[in-house]
Amino acid sequence: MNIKDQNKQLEPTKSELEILQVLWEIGPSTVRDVNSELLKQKDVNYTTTLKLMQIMADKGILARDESQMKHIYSVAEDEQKTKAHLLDKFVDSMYKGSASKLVMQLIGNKKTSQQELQEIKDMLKKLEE
Amino acid sequence: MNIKDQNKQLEPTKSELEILQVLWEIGPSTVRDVNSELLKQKDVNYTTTLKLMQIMADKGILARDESQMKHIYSVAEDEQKTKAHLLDKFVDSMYKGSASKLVMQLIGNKKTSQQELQEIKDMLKKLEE
DNA sequence: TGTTTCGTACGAAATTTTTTCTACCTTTGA
DNA sequence: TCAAAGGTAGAAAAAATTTCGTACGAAACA
Repeated sequence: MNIKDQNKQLEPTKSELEILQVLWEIGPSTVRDVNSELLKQKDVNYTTTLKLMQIMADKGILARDESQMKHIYSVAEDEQKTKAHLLDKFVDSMYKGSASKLVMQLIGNKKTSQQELQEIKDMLKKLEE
Repeated sequence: MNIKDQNKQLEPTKSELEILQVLWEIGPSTVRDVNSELLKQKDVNYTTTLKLMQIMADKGILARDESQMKHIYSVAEDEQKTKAHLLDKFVDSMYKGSASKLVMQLIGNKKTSQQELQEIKDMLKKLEE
């Protein structure tokens, strides 16, 4: 396996990302639990979610505890590590790697609330100390 | 066309995004120009790029000037608007809509340079005034 | 015990995205 | 004028992703 292929493991597809998000949210779970969460957002069959999670387990994105009949799936990679990687990719492709450009856009965005802005400032202030 | 479908126009696929990036970079161009740029990053046939850009024109992502034989393609939506939309989606899905969480991750990321950080700070300082 | 419910596995179908092939038109220049 | 180079279009193939149908085993329980 070459380096490029290794990276691929870290790049979930759209639906895979949805499942990751659920698992990050509710922690290690059965397929049914994940599917119930997904149903809140969209229409999806149990077997579809099952299949997807099986594929993700095959790829190594998820780990699976098969000791019980109800298999328990959990995220294999560290959440922060995965998110950092995806953020990196995003900054690279959208802002040519410039984090400040991204933040500038964030600030210009009407949807970013005053409170969020304040938190960002506080955070940077703390960083100075 | 319902609202959901309208949104879809704003959500380019992976390869479509690559083309948008090139067009944002070099401005309105022919297919050959775009393809030449893409070739710097990856192996891709001329007709593949052509087809993709045709599809994007059909979808309304790109506009096309056909008055010459060499058609000139340009991005239909405003660059900032599109980027803002994609950033929004990213923040929503990865950080539950919390911009400050994203910035926190950015700061914690080793790849974010001191210079970038300084620029972010400066920007926020200016905003205060 | 039997039957209903809930679980996984597997294969394949459907859909979406990406790539290629081929036909044909226009321009250029020997 | 005609061949070569460079352009578009459309159909179709290929690849990747997502969804679904069916089989079958285990558990629950009347």
